[in-house]
Amino acid sequence: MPNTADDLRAIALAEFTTAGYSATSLHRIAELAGLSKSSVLYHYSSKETLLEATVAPAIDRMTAILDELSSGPFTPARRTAFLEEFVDFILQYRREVNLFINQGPSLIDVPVIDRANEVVYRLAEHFAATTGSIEDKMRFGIALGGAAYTLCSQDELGFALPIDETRAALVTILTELLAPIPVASLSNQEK
Amino acid sequence: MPNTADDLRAIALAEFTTAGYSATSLHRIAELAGLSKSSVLYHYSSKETLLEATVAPAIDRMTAILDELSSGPFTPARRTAFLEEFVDFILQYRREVNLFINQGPSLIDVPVIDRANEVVYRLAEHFAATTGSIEDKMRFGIALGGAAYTLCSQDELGFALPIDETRAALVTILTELLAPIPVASLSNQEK
DNA sequence: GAGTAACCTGACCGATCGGTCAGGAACTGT
DNA sequence: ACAGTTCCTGACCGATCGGTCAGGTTACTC
Repeated sequence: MPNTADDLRAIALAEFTTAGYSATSLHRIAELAGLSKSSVLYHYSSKETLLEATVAPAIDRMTAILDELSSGPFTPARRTAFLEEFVDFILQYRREVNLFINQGPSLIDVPVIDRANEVVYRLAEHFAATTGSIEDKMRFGIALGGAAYTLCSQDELGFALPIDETRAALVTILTELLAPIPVASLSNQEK
Repeated sequence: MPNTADDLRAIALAEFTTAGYSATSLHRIAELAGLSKSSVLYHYSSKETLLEATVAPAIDRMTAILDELSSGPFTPARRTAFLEEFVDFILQYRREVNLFINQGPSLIDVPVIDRANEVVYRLAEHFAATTGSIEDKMRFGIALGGAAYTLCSQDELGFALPIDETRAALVTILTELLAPIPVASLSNQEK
């Protein structure tokens, strides 16, 4: 039985990702929830507080994954397990990730966005995207931004692909994108 | 000698992509241009008109590329040439593409966005992303959304990677992402 | 000098924004 | 019956939004 505060959080998340944070009014959120604007401000003291509550669960989850990952050696086996964990994470929290990816730069001085930036930095470290070549950095960026975009554009366009197939495809593509490249696929380019 | 109207267009593009369309006020654009808000509305009769002028060049360019491509057979050689053309396009118009990718859903009933959607659909056809498997659709989405995100996050974070290396890396990654994979998933090659 | 077109401006408008506040309604425990 | 807490509301506030309008300034033409 979800309470009103959770309803508002879910509605806000959907509106923030589709219409944009600044384009979403508290009146609009209240309308979708069947409440008045004052009621929204009763549950969340400000629009920014509502934003914080909206993205915080995703950040907490990713932080937990990274913490658990840092507790041991980064073997190839754990790497592939981590990639699947990451896929499941981004499937569950695609809207939150998309919100951060696309609107993060415009939401500076919001504390929760700083936390999100930190998490993304830690995530990038595990894919050598902070120390590696330009191509490695771009592979990480394309995987992160591309996955968030692809998954959310499905929602926005109204249709939904079957989750199990989506998950399998995502694992395949991200593995190909992020795995340490075997010598074979470097063959075609110059230098 | 750049035109005042062109200045405004460039300023608007930068602000629309970083801060978001609805979060960018005409006053802000005027301030950055050293003009008054009334002057902005002299050159562009409305905020929406300014948006149209901002994204139109990118759409025109991509339309031209697609038209020229449709005029002949889609041989493998032309396919790779087209991919490089696409990379050059997205490098030049990364802000416009990012604007459409991220804020397009919130800008419905703006005519220029409809044109952009049409262009993206035509683009998707060339990568079998409208007829292919779920994985093919996702490959296209990840390539498009990921490239736009990665290139624009560079600008937003203030640093700029060397363009020639960026271009080479982008060609490599997108080829790997979008090219029909030899053995693994060649289900949709002929048909 | 008169006319005119391009460019720019401040004052102003109605609408909407996020947020405050006093208080009503319903449910508790006593 | 009483008081307290929770939840919700409309009225209201100052600020800002996109946009209109009348008019000022420059420069070029006749």
